[in-house]
Amino acid sequence: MTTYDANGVTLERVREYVWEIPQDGDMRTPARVLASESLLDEISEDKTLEQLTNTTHLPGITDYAICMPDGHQGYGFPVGGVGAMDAENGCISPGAVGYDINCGVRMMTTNLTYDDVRGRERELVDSLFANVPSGLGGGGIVEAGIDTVDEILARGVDWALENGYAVQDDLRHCEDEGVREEADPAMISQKAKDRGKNQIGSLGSGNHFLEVQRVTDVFDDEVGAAFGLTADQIVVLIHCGSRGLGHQTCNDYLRKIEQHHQGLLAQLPDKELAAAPAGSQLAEEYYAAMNAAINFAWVNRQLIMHRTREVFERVFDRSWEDMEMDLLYDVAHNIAKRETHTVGADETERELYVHRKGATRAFPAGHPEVPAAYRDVGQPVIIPGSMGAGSYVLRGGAASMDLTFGSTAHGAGRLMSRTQAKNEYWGGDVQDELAADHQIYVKAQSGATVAEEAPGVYKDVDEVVRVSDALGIGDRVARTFPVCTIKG
DNA sequence: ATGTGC
Repeated sequence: MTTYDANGVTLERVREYVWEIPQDGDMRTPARVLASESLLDEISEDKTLEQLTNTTHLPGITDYAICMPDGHQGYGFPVGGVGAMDAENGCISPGAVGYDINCGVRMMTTNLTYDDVRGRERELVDSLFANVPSGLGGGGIVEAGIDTVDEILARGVDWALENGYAVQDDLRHCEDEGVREEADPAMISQKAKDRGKNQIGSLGSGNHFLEVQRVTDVFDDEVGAAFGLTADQIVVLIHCGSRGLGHQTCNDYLRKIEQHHQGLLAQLPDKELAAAPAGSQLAEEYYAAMNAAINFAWVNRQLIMHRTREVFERVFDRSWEDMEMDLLYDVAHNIAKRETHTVGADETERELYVHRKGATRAFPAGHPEVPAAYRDVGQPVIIPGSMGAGSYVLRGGAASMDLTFGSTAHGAGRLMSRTQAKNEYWGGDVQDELAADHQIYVKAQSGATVAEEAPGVYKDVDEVVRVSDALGIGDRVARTFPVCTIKG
């Protein structure tokens, strides 16, 4: 048997790109890493594998804990991790969702081509930067009171539709149609709402961005056509989450769960994995709060897209409908959801809390939750790369339900810490280099953020996507390359 | 990720 030794953790090769950490000691299941050897070399360098093994101690974890090819160390649970816990006898864990609840990406297509934008990148990037709030502070697109926040938390993109910030197709082309019905705004603290009320429609900081891109490759013509993607086309990618509201919510429930479920916590190898037993009051409350924060993040991305349409209207002097600025799809990559999956050798149906932290839902063709427009080809999956590397559109692959609870990777995945990145790079140099070498125009609130997000601090997104495609969990459809970017 | 810290 082929094995891989990563500082004391031995992985057994199940087959190409599938590695297993066998069940041992108090582990409830084995763990699996989906990666090529070169990605495994990178994944082995931080605490990812130790954290992944720790997650198999969580009650009700089913089949195995999974690390995606872009996995790296996170708070308790690896980023790029998938854990499916039994919804009756298992648990739900805020650390397995992530601090930025419903961090995610949406891609908007257009009928513009690269030639339409060439030479006007500066004008476009300046106008986007001036009109889309970014960075820490700076307010949001909608300044609202707590009543409005409550409505957004309860209704998601449906609120945006009613208030003129969305059209019906925007909802159809969003995971869960832009609303989690099980949301309860009463489960979100006043403090979280206060933090959120001035951030409705804002990018935030860190790896969040808005990028105008051009399609460089369409690998699958049939699926590309179904998604409305053609070579040289201009598209817009928006990557952000639930801002301070989601962060505060994660923090609030971590503290509550640590206090109320100390017995369970004592059984876990890492305090950061604090979990509420399925069926407990806190499990229900966290789930209702998380769903509300998910709705908030969807409205956030919707408002940014709405504002982007307005900016394009001014810059190109045409209506957004005329430029066919339609939402291709919006996918979350930091969520948990109650889903029914067929598990085990006896193929029983089980209700599970599927935690996807830095992992994207990737449902295959025919799945009832794939929007009608894409049902014959599979759910669109959007994988943002780093600033200099472009991004990918995939479609949910035929093997995803068997291998990964219907999931794939979410991005390139960090290679080094933010602090390390700031020692290696200087923001201004990174911007100059991107402009000189690739005609990519980056405008950011903070030079430090640019340094933290320099292309060199990320893994190779091509390799991440190659593994996803080879495993059949998310198949390559198209690749894009940046034209101009705004950041926090 | 984050008014970047019990």
